Amino acid sequence: MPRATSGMRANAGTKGVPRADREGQIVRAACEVFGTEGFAGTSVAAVAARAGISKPLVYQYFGSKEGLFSACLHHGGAILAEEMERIASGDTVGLERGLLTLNGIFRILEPQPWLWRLFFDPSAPREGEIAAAIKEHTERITTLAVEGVGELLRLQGDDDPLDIDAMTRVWMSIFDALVTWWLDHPDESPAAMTERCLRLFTAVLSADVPVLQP
Amino acid sequence: MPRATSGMRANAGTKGVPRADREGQIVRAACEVFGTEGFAGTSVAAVAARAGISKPLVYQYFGSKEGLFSACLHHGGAILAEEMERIASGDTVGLERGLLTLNGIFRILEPQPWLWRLFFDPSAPREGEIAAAIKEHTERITTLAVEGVGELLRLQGDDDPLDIDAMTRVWMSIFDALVTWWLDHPDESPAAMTERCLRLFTAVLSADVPVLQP
DNA sequence: GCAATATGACCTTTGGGTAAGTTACCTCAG
DNA sequence: CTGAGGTAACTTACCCAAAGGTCATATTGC
Repeated sequence: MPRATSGMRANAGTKGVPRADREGQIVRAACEVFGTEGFAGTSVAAVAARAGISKPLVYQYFGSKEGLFSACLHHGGAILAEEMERIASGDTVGLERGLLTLNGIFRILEPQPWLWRLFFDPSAPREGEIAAAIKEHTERITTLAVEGVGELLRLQGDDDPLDIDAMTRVWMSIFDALVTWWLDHPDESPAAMTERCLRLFTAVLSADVPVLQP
Repeated sequence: MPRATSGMRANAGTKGVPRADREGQIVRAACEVFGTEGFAGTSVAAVAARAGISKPLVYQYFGSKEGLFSACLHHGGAILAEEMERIASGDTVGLERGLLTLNGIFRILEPQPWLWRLFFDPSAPREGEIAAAIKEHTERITTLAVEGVGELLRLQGDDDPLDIDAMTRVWMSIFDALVTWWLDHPDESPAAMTERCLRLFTAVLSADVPVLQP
């Protein structure tokens, strides 16, 4: 349902903000509220208030709460995927590529950290349009991460697809943890943050491999 | 508010299930629903149905939806913290202790994986009794994690408190990712899960340390 | 006049919470 | 032993505020 200005002369006969612009405002506001309060915890009225407009306009443009959430998923998913694809198109590999991606995602997520949470919301509907959108975008993002992580694991002689899948999830959640930590320590400069990450990586990497005996 | 049978002769004059037992049943059902649907996504009626009783009984025993959720947090928090403390009291250190902890938690979580999610619910109230309960139990767990992580980093010659703090967050988030992944792959046994983790740790640890040049 | 933007007022459902009553078992006076 | 009264366990039926969703209407540029 959510459509940008289409067929006709763009922006013909209008009093207020053109639909495409307004849709953008609403979606950005909605991403913030959905991402911080969760799908079930968010009311459409709250989103409207946040966007500075009235509830019916949201329904006029997005049809339903689910339609609005779906638009948010497409908005956030595109932003994240494009950045990751940009970095993936470079020629770095292994953990170095990991650090580069981390850096890029940091920059993208810094002003809007809640985007990430849209895709991991337990209170989101698990069937229908929303489930499909979540699946579509997590798969798109995950595909890129899987590519990098798979490369790394294969380099170490592990090519179990489930291992790669799990490791990808771990890798992605590390992003979340580091960004969240950063937001809680705003006096930290990006450079210092990157250094810190490298230090932590180094420390963990130089630890001894444990032996198993449960 | 939730109290076991107290003062009087235990279980005097009763028709149905004794209160303490019933409370246990309700809390277990509630943990499952809250943990899978999120706080905002859960209705008390749904919990009552799951527990096989009526809604007012829930209110009679727990006072409110928040009271019920709070009881769940204490129930789950105690279970998790006790297991982690048990392992912390052993004498393993570094990554080995990390793996042991993972193994223990996986075993605990196998029949009730949703317990973990209670403490990372974005739709849960962020003030009042619930916020306090979440804080109390996550801090109890975090303290243990900080202990283990700090030990690991100091072994590698890093004793920056901020590094330890950040690394703890990363570690717990790794933990979270692995548990979440597991929730999506329920046919995996705890033992298999632990093996997988060991395999992943090993692979990553034997990778080369990256060089910085952004 | 027509089309696009925008809203106040309204309808309907959901869900947290409650009032009041019912059932079964216990105790104890007669 | 028995039945009246007490109490814990439990439910049906309800209230009401909040939230999803809709409608009629206002405003303005072409």
